[in-house]
Amino acid sequence: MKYRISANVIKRLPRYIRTLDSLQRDGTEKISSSDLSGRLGLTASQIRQDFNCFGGFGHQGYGYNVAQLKKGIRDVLGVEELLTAALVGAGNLGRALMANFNFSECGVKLMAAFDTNPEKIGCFVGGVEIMDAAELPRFLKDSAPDIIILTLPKDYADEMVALAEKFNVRGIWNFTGTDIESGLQVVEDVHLSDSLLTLGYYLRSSQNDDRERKLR
Amino acid sequence: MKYRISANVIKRLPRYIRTLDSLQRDGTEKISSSDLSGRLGLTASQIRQDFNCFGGFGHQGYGYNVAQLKKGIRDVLGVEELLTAALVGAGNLGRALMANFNFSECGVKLMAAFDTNPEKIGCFVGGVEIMDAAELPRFLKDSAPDIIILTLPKDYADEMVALAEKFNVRGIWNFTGTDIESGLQVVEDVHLSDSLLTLGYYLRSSQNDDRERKLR
DNA sequence: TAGATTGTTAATCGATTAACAATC
DNA sequence: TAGATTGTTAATCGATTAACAATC
Repeated sequence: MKYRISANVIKRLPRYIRTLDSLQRDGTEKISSSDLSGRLGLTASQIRQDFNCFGGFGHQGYGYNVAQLKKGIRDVLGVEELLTAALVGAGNLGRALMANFNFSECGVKLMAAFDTNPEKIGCFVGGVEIMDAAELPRFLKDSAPDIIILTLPKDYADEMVALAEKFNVRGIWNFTGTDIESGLQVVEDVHLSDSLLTLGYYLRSSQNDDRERKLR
Repeated sequence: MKYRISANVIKRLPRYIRTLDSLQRDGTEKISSSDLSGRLGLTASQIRQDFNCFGGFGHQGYGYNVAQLKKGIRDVLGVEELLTAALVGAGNLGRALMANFNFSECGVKLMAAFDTNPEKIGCFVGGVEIMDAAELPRFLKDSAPDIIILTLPKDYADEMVALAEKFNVRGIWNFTGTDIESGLQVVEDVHLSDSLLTLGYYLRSSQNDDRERKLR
């Protein structure tokens, strides 16, 4: 495996896996970089470069074996090396993740969820128990999850980051909408507003393009 | 305004806005590119380049006026130009958005939600009514929203894209987890699994770094 | 005025694309 | 063998960084 895989490449890997998944479902056994190019809107050259960051999975004159390539990429991401997670905040968003999100597909096991609402405590969603938030510190100490998932209101974000730090939880999947600064931890901020703002930008500018086109 | 603002710059704009928001809350009136640099982990040079893609909001020897800069960036994104949206699928995720997501902050008005579940139809969440999914075509025709938000199971994604196309809905905010291919529409795919996979990658590789460090 | 900080040009760096020899 | 397609090197392109004159 090469020295440092650039962040750009890493971000493309999940998309490759999705495409390979769907090829596999269709029963396709092999695929060439130029076929993939068509499906993904990337150049064949870039795809080959990407795949070559981590060992040659291709066969010259043949292409790539779908199953083998997918396994290779999953290995780079380390999906087989299971990580554990605890979710904090079993509101709509938290329960949406518990009920519908495919954690195991991402190499993560969701062990428990936590909330302060007595009506929720003890309930199971998606096979995962909602426990009393008061139990969270003990849980972090005893079970030492790798990841804490923050699906609670943003006001609690800092407190949770401090707690995670205290119990040496290294990963934070942050849905609170704030940016978490932490040199010690690995943080993924999920900013849904970024996504909608970006959509809005391209939508508005394409509308303007349309208008301009009509004016010509 | 410059000709084409690169996608890289566009993706940084929401983050600038968030930072400026928090500065504003703290009562900070002016900020220099090097101060921002510290907060954002970008170089001052890059920040100045970014801001200069769309007119000079800065004042030499002084810095940037926070309110003015924020307004400038919001204008680039076009947030004041309100877009309308309809949400399809009022499950946990859909309701999470309805109840907690700040649409107006993104320049979007959520007009209605749709679901097939009779128990949900007629309910209001976050001030928005859940209507019968059977009414969706009529709604799209009569109200012509700019955006359709897909928070339903992925099996329905294609159907909804076709419907949107038919009624000329130009924007799709897609939470189904599939990649939507549509030359005609502006699509934002929200792939939560990409985010978790990326987190997992960096977490695993930082753990390996730790191990290596210990071995030395 | 002196100091600060922008706007902008030039230099560097990295990522993408093109080209082609290697080889299945 | 001939055709296809990879792996990889070289060329191009774009984005980031550095530098500094302009100017508040």
